Amino acid sequence: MANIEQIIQQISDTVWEIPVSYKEGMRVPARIYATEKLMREMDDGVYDQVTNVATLPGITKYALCMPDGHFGYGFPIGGVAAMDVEAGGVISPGGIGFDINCGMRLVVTNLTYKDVGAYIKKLVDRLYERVPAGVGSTGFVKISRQEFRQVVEQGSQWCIRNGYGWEEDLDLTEENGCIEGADSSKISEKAIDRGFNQIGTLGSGNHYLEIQVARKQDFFDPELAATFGITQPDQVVVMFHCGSRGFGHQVATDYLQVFLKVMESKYGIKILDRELACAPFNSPEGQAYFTAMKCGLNMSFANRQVILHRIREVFSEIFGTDAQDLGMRVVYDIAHNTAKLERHMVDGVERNLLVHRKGATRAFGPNMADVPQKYQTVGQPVIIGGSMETGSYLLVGVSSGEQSFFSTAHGSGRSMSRTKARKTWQGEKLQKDLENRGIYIRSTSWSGLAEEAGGAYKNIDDVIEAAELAGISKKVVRLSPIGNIKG
DNA sequence: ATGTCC
Repeated sequence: MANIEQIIQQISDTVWEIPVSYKEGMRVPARIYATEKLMREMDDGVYDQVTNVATLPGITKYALCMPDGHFGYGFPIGGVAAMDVEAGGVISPGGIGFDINCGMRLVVTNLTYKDVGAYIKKLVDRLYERVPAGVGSTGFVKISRQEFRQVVEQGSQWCIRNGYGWEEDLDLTEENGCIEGADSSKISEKAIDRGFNQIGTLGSGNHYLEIQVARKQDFFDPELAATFGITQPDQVVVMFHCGSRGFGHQVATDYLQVFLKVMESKYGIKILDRELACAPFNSPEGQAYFTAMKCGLNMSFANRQVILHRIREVFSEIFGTDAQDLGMRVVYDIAHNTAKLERHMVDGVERNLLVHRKGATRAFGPNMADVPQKYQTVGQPVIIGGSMETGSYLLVGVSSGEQSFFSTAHGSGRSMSRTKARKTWQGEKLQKDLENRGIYIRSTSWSGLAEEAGGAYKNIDDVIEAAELAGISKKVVRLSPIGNIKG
């Protein structure tokens, strides 16, 4: 294995390639999307992991890493890998993440900072009371384990039927909030046990709920922003980031064990890192995991749907009018930890690919199937959550995204370990500093807050710049935090 | 990410 700096090739301002000669077993080159600055800061683990991914059976074109990439479990966070399922392609939990359907939802209001500023503490405090956060938190939706099996099969559609949201929310959720083919018979009792009381909860780590403002100077494409519902300067929006909680975690754990048992003995697959455990997509084990994983997707859509219901209730209480009057419409809800069967052109031929996106956001361009009717001609909204101190972005998918299987970044991407961040910042002081800078934060854990300090992340503007220059997504509007609830 | 080690 040669020295990485000597072998890495710069393809363009934002694309870097590690050829198959780098490591024995690589089936395709690895490509990293980043500016020169981001490359200098890139976690060395990314090169090792993305080239390991390049050895997996069925991988097509490239093993990819997005500009916010960093070291993860098996795959880098920011990893994208498309497996040809008709050519022995595998499915790998490490390419999806433990938190199945970790994702983002963005909601607009017709309020501006002028309306909200004076109420920000009250709003954040009330949201903190009503949206359970932190490790092991449980929700207010009291259902049986049997009913929970319906939730994981029906996703957000279960929520709407039970009064947690509006019919139109479904049109603005990926897969209409319910992915087809989820079957809870593939789910362990243990996963059900961990999940049945966690609907409507935020979780911990980098999961959060944020009140944000679209500042006048941060509209990059005002017309597109308006199409997505952000029509005026200083408009207030709510963005939140969470996943499938203990449920998804247990699904991933269960199937990693299954895959480790059969991978080599039954399928003859040898991998460089046991965290890349996988099975052929077209195998009983691969199909069982795919089906179970879909239950995780649905749990997460339902989770975010119930959280939205609570957010609408709180705004409605504080501003004394119902959420319809406050214009609290969903812009979009999109996963960034998932694997989906999609058809993509590969060297002029349309192929059936299982696209793993792990800390990477699907970014479908204009006129593609699965983009909501409302946005068909402009492309899919892409929601990128930055750190609590800096800001977040609403982007849109573009036609040139074909190069990355229509995938882009998902966030800032950590640049410092949680351990080091805890030593560098003090949660309580950070909270006060941020309050002085106009960002009011509530958190369940001071140490957890320190781990999420803005300085522990890459610069979000750099990440977005790289994604835009590379032509894998386009800026619409930047969103700045004024209030935040952290797990 | 995660009942942050059954």
